[in-house]
Amino acid sequence: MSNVACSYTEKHSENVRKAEEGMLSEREFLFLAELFKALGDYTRVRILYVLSINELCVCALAEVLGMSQSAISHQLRLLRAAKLVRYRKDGKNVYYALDDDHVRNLVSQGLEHIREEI
Amino acid sequence: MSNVACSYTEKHSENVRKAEEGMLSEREFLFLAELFKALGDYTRVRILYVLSINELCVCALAEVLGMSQSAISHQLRLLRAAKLVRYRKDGKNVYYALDDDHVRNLVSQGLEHIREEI
DNA sequence: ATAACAATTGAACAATCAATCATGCGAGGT
DNA sequence: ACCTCGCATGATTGATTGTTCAATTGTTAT
Repeated sequence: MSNVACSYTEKHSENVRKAEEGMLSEREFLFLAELFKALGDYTRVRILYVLSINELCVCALAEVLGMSQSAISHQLRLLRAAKLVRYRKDGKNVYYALDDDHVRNLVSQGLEHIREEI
Repeated sequence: MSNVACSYTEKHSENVRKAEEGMLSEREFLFLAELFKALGDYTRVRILYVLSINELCVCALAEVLGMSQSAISHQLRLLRAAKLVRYRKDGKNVYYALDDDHVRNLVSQGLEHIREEI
Protein backbone atom coordinates (compact mmCIF):
# COMPACT_ATOMS: atom_id res chain seq x y z
CA MET A 1 0.00 0.00 0.00
CA SER A 2 1.82 3.11 1.32
CA ASN A 3 1.56 4.79 -2.02
CA VAL A 4 2.00 8.42 -3.01
CA ALA A 5 1.11 9.73 -6.42
CA CYS A 6 3.94 10.98 -8.56
CA SER A 7 4.52 14.68 -8.48
CA TYR A 8 3.40 15.30 -12.03
CA THR A 9 -0.22 15.09 -11.02
CA GLU A 10 -1.13 18.05 -13.20
CA LYS A 11 -0.12 16.13 -16.29
CA HIS A 12 -1.75 12.95 -15.10
CA SER A 13 -4.87 14.13 -13.40
CA GLU A 14 -6.99 14.03 -16.54
CA ASN A 15 -6.12 10.43 -17.35
CA VAL A 16 -6.38 9.39 -13.73
CA ARG A 17 -9.81 10.96 -13.52
CA LYS A 18 -10.99 9.15 -16.64
CA ALA A 19 -9.63 5.88 -15.29
CA GLU A 20 -11.39 6.32 -11.96
CA GLU A 21 -14.61 7.27 -13.71
CA GLY A 22 -14.69 4.18 -15.88
CA MET A 23 -13.78 1.87 -13.01
CA LEU A 24 -15.75 -1.31 -12.42
CA SER A 25 -16.75 -2.75 -9.08
CA GLU A 26 -14.45 -4.93 -7.02
CA ARG A 27 -16.97 -7.70 -7.45
CA GLU A 28 -16.82 -7.55 -11.22
CA PHE A 29 -13.03 -7.55 -11.28
CA LEU A 30 -12.96 -10.52 -8.92
CA PHE A 31 -15.31 -12.49 -11.17
CA LEU A 32 -13.31 -11.48 -14.22
CA ALA A 33 -10.07 -12.63 -12.61
CA GLU A 34 -11.69 -15.91 -11.60
CA LEU A 35 -12.89 -16.47 -15.13
CA PHE A 36 -9.47 -15.97 -16.70
CA LYS A 37 -7.78 -17.89 -13.90
CA ALA A 38 -9.95 -20.86 -14.81
CA LEU A 39 -8.77 -20.56 -18.41
CA GLY A 40 -5.17 -19.96 -17.39
CA ASP A 41 -3.90 -23.48 -16.97
CA TYR A 42 -2.40 -25.85 -19.50
CA THR A 43 -4.68 -28.72 -18.55
CA ARG A 44 -7.87 -26.72 -18.28
CA VAL A 45 -7.42 -24.82 -21.51
CA ARG A 46 -6.85 -28.12 -23.28
CA ILE A 47 -10.01 -29.49 -21.72
CA LEU A 48 -11.98 -26.48 -22.88
CA TYR A 49 -10.55 -26.61 -26.37
CA VAL A 50 -11.34 -30.29 -26.72
CA LEU A 51 -14.85 -29.70 -25.43
CA SER A 52 -15.28 -26.94 -27.99
CA ILE A 53 -15.20 -29.70 -30.60
CA ASN A 54 -17.34 -32.35 -28.91
CA GLU A 55 -18.89 -33.24 -25.65
CA LEU A 56 -16.86 -35.96 -23.94
CA CYS A 57 -17.12 -38.10 -20.84
CA VAL A 58 -14.45 -37.87 -18.17
CA CYS A 59 -12.65 -41.04 -19.15
CA ALA A 60 -12.50 -39.94 -22.79
CA LEU A 61 -11.07 -36.59 -21.72
CA ALA A 62 -8.48 -38.42 -19.68
CA GLU A 63 -7.63 -40.56 -22.67
CA VAL A 64 -7.36 -37.70 -25.14
CA LEU A 65 -5.24 -35.59 -22.79
CA GLY A 66 -3.16 -38.48 -21.49
CA MET A 67 -3.92 -37.78 -17.86
CA SER A 68 -5.50 -39.58 -14.94
CA GLN A 69 -9.25 -39.54 -14.41
CA SER A 70 -8.66 -38.01 -11.01
CA ALA A 71 -6.62 -35.10 -12.31
CA ILE A 72 -9.21 -34.38 -14.99
CA SER A 73 -12.02 -34.62 -12.49
CA HIS A 74 -10.35 -32.13 -10.17
CA GLN A 75 -9.96 -29.65 -13.00
CA LEU A 76 -13.51 -30.16 -14.18
CA ARG A 77 -14.60 -29.19 -10.71
CA LEU A 78 -12.93 -25.81 -11.13
CA LEU A 79 -14.40 -25.39 -14.61
CA ARG A 80 -17.85 -26.18 -13.24
CA ALA A 81 -17.35 -23.63 -10.47
CA ALA A 82 -16.42 -21.02 -13.09
CA LYS A 83 -19.53 -21.98 -15.06
CA LEU A 84 -17.43 -22.74 -18.11
CA VAL A 85 -18.77 -26.26 -18.60
CA ARG A 86 -22.00 -28.13 -18.05
CA TYR A 87 -22.57 -31.83 -17.76
CA ARG A 88 -25.16 -34.52 -18.18
CA LYS A 89 -25.19 -37.96 -16.64
CA ASP A 90 -25.86 -41.03 -18.70
CA GLY A 91 -25.63 -44.30 -16.85
CA LYS A 92 -22.19 -44.58 -15.34
CA ASN A 93 -20.78 -41.84 -17.51
CA VAL A 94 -20.82 -38.08 -17.13
CA TYR A 95 -20.59 -36.07 -20.32
CA TYR A 96 -19.10 -32.59 -20.24
CA ALA A 97 -19.62 -29.80 -22.74
CA LEU A 98 -18.94 -26.09 -22.98
CA ASP A 99 -21.48 -24.03 -21.12
CA ASP A 100 -22.00 -21.48 -23.87
CA ASP A 101 -20.43 -19.80 -26.87
CA HIS A 102 -18.69 -17.14 -24.81
CA VAL A 103 -16.17 -19.75 -23.79
CA ARG A 104 -15.58 -20.79 -27.37
CA ASN A 105 -15.16 -17.14 -28.33
CA LEU A 106 -12.71 -16.50 -25.53
CA VAL A 107 -10.56 -19.43 -26.56
CA SER A 108 -10.56 -18.50 -30.23
CA GLN A 109 -9.89 -14.86 -29.42
CA GLY A 110 -6.97 -16.01 -27.31
CA LEU A 111 -5.70 -18.15 -30.17
CA GLU A 112 -5.81 -15.18 -32.52
CA HIS A 113 -3.72 -13.20 -30.12
CA ILE A 114 -0.99 -15.79 -29.59
CA ARG A 115 -0.80 -16.60 -33.28
CA GLU A 116 0.20 -13.03 -33.99
CA GLU A 117 3.05 -13.28 -31.50
CA ILE A 118 4.09 -16.58 -33.04
CA MET B 1 -0.98 -40.55 -15.83
CA SER B 2 -1.69 -44.28 -15.47
CA ASN B 3 -4.91 -44.00 -17.39
CA VAL B 4 -7.06 -46.57 -19.12
CA ALA B 5 -9.92 -45.64 -21.38
CA CYS B 6 -13.38 -46.51 -20.20
CA SER B 7 -14.85 -49.69 -21.62
CA TYR B 8 -17.43 -47.95 -23.75
CA THR B 9 -14.85 -47.13 -26.38
CA GLU B 10 -17.25 -47.98 -29.19
CA LYS B 11 -19.60 -45.20 -28.18
CA HIS B 12 -16.77 -42.78 -27.58
CA SER B 13 -14.38 -43.59 -30.35
CA GLU B 14 -15.96 -41.22 -32.84
CA ASN B 15 -15.84 -38.22 -30.51
CA VAL B 16 -12.39 -39.13 -29.27
CA ARG B 17 -11.17 -39.35 -32.85
CA LYS B 18 -12.62 -35.93 -33.70
CA ALA B 19 -11.04 -34.46 -30.58
CA GLU B 20 -7.64 -35.90 -31.40
CA GLU B 21 -7.91 -34.70 -34.97
CA GLY B 22 -8.65 -31.11 -34.03
CA MET B 23 -5.92 -31.05 -31.39
CA LEU B 24 -3.49 -28.15 -31.24
CA SER B 25 0.21 -28.36 -30.47
CA GLU B 26 1.56 -28.42 -26.95
CA ARG B 27 3.28 -25.15 -27.75
CA GLU B 28 0.03 -23.44 -28.68
CA PHE B 29 -1.73 -24.65 -25.55
CA LEU B 30 1.16 -23.48 -23.41
CA PHE B 31 1.00 -20.00 -24.94
CA LEU B 32 -2.75 -19.94 -24.56
CA ALA B 33 -2.51 -20.90 -20.90
CA GLU B 34 0.14 -18.24 -20.34
CA LEU B 35 -2.07 -15.63 -21.94
CA PHE B 36 -5.07 -16.38 -19.76
CA LYS B 37 -2.90 -16.80 -16.69
CA ALA B 38 -1.68 -13.26 -17.25
CA LEU B 39 -5.30 -12.09 -17.32
CA GLY B 40 -6.28 -14.27 -14.39
CA ASP B 41 -5.36 -12.08 -11.48
CA TYR B 42 -7.34 -9.41 -9.68
CA THR B 43 -4.56 -6.85 -9.87
CA ARG B 44 -3.53 -7.55 -13.45
CA VAL B 45 -7.04 -7.57 -14.86
CA ARG B 46 -7.66 -4.23 -13.17
CA ILE B 47 -4.47 -2.88 -14.70
CA LEU B 48 -5.54 -4.04 -18.13
CA TYR B 49 -9.02 -2.66 -17.77
CA VAL B 50 -7.72 0.72 -16.66
CA LEU B 51 -5.24 0.76 -19.52
CA SER B 52 -8.07 0.00 -21.93
CA ILE B 53 -9.35 3.49 -21.14
CA ASN B 54 -6.09 5.45 -21.12
CA GLU B 55 -2.40 5.02 -21.11
CA LEU B 56 -1.01 5.65 -17.63
CA CYS B 57 2.38 5.84 -15.96
CA VAL B 58 3.28 3.43 -13.20
CA CYS B 59 2.70 5.84 -10.36
CA ALA B 60 -0.72 6.77 -11.74
CA LEU B 61 -1.62 3.10 -11.97
CA ALA B 62 -0.51 2.67 -8.38
CA GLU B 63 -2.63 5.62 -7.36
CA VAL B 64 -5.75 4.49 -9.22
CA LEU B 65 -5.51 0.93 -7.93
CA GLY B 66 -4.42 1.89 -4.42
CA MET B 67 -1.30 -0.24 -4.47
CA SER B 68 2.44 0.25 -4.16
CA GLN B 69 4.58 1.14 -7.16
CA SER B 70 6.58 -1.98 -6.56
CA ALA B 71 3.60 -4.30 -6.65
CA ILE B 72 2.34 -2.68 -9.84
CA SER B 73 5.75 -2.83 -11.42
CA HIS B 74 6.08 -6.52 -10.70
CA GLN B 75 2.75 -7.20 -12.34
CA LEU B 76 3.56 -5.01 -15.32
CA ARG B 77 6.61 -7.17 -15.83
CA LEU B 78 4.37 -10.20 -16.28
CA LEU B 79 2.03 -8.30 -18.57
CA ARG B 80 4.99 -7.22 -20.68
CA ALA B 81 6.21 -10.80 -20.86
CA ALA B 82 2.78 -11.88 -22.06
CA LYS B 83 2.89 -9.08 -24.64
CA LEU B 84 -0.34 -7.64 -23.31
CA VAL B 85 1.03 -4.15 -22.74
CA ARG B 86 3.58 -1.88 -24.35
CA TYR B 87 5.31 1.11 -22.85
CA ARG B 88 7.06 4.32 -23.75
CA LYS B 89 9.47 6.27 -21.62
CA ASP B 90 9.11 9.99 -21.13
CA GLY B 91 11.56 11.58 -18.76
CA LYS B 92 11.35 9.88 -15.41
CA ASN B 93 8.02 8.31 -16.20
CA VAL B 94 7.10 5.17 -18.08
CA TYR B 95 3.71 5.12 -19.73
CA TYR B 96 1.95 1.82 -20.24
CA ALA B 97 -0.81 1.04 -22.71
CA LEU B 98 -2.57 -2.01 -24.08
CA ASP B 99 -0.55 -3.76 -26.76
CA ASP B 100 -3.44 -4.26 -29.17
CA ASP B 101 -7.18 -4.61 -29.45
CA HIS B 102 -7.18 -8.34 -28.83
CA VAL B 103 -6.64 -7.60 -25.18
CA ARG B 104 -9.51 -5.16 -25.08
CA ASN B 105 -11.70 -7.72 -26.81
CA LEU B 106 -10.73 -10.46 -24.41
CA VAL B 107 -11.59 -8.33 -21.43
CA SER B 108 -14.94 -7.20 -22.84
CA GLN B 109 -15.77 -10.75 -23.91
CA GLY B 110 -14.97 -11.86 -20.37
CA LEU B 111 -17.20 -9.13 -18.97
CA GLU B 112 -20.07 -10.28 -21.16
CA HIS B 113 -19.67 -13.78 -19.81
CA ILE B 114 -19.63 -12.88 -16.13
CA ARG B 115 -22.49 -10.42 -16.51
CA GLU B 116 -24.71 -13.25 -17.64
CA GLU B 117 -23.86 -15.29 -14.56
CA ILE B 118 -24.42 -12.17 -12.43
C1' DA C 1 28.20 16.82 -7.68
C1' DT C 2 24.13 16.20 -4.92
C1' DA C 3 19.43 15.36 -4.09
C1' DA C 4 14.88 13.87 -5.28
C1' DC C 5 11.96 11.05 -7.84
C1' DA C 6 10.05 7.32 -11.08
C1' DA C 7 10.64 2.80 -11.90
C1' DT C 8 12.81 -1.83 -11.79
C1' DT C 9 14.55 -5.74 -9.48
C1' DG C 10 15.93 -9.50 -6.09
C1' DA C 11 15.05 -11.85 -1.85
C1' DA C 12 11.78 -13.53 1.38
C1' DC C 13 7.46 -15.17 2.97
C1' DA C 14 2.73 -16.51 3.11
C1' DA C 15 -0.83 -18.19 0.29
C1' DT C 16 -2.56 -20.68 -3.48
C1' DC C 17 -2.42 -24.45 -6.73
C1' DA C 18 -2.13 -28.89 -9.49
C1' DA C 19 -1.15 -33.74 -9.56
C1' DT C 20 -1.03 -38.05 -6.84
C1' DC C 21 -2.80 -41.44 -3.87
C1' DA C 22 -6.34 -43.49 -1.46
C1' DT C 23 -10.97 -43.78 -0.56
C1' DG C 24 -15.99 -43.24 -1.19
C1' DC C 25 -20.19 -43.20 -3.97
C1' DG C 26 -23.55 -44.61 -7.26
C1' DA C 27 -25.04 -47.03 -11.41
C1' DG C 28 -25.01 -51.37 -14.05
C1' DG C 29 -24.05 -56.10 -14.94
C1' DT C 30 -23.64 -60.95 -13.36
C1' DA D 1 -26.07 -59.70 -2.90
C1' DC D 2 -21.77 -58.97 -5.05
C1' DC D 3 -18.48 -57.00 -8.07
C1' DT D 4 -16.92 -53.81 -11.49
C1' DC D 5 -16.61 -49.53 -13.58
C1' DG D 6 -16.93 -44.35 -14.04
C1' DC D 7 -16.51 -40.49 -11.43
C1' DA D 8 -15.90 -37.42 -7.37
C1' DT D 9 -13.49 -36.01 -3.33
C1' DG D 10 -10.26 -35.34 0.75
C1' DA D 11 -5.52 -35.17 2.17
C1' DT D 12 -0.84 -34.51 1.05
C1' DT D 13 3.06 -32.53 -1.16
C1' DG D 14 6.06 -29.99 -4.29
C1' DA D 15 5.70 -26.03 -7.06
C1' DT D 16 4.09 -21.55 -8.31
C1' DT D 17 2.45 -16.99 -7.11
C1' DG D 18 1.59 -12.10 -5.25
C1' DT D 19 3.03 -8.71 -2.09
C1' DT D 20 6.38 -6.44 0.82
C1' DC D 21 10.85 -4.66 1.90
C1' DA D 22 15.29 -3.09 0.64
C1' DA D 23 18.46 -1.89 -2.71
C1' DT D 24 19.51 -0.13 -7.44
C1' DT D 25 19.21 2.24 -11.89
C1' DG D 26 18.38 6.19 -14.59
C1' DT D 27 16.49 10.78 -15.24
C1' DT D 28 15.70 15.60 -13.87
C1' DA D 29 16.45 19.70 -11.08
C1' DT D 30 19.22 22.56 -8.00
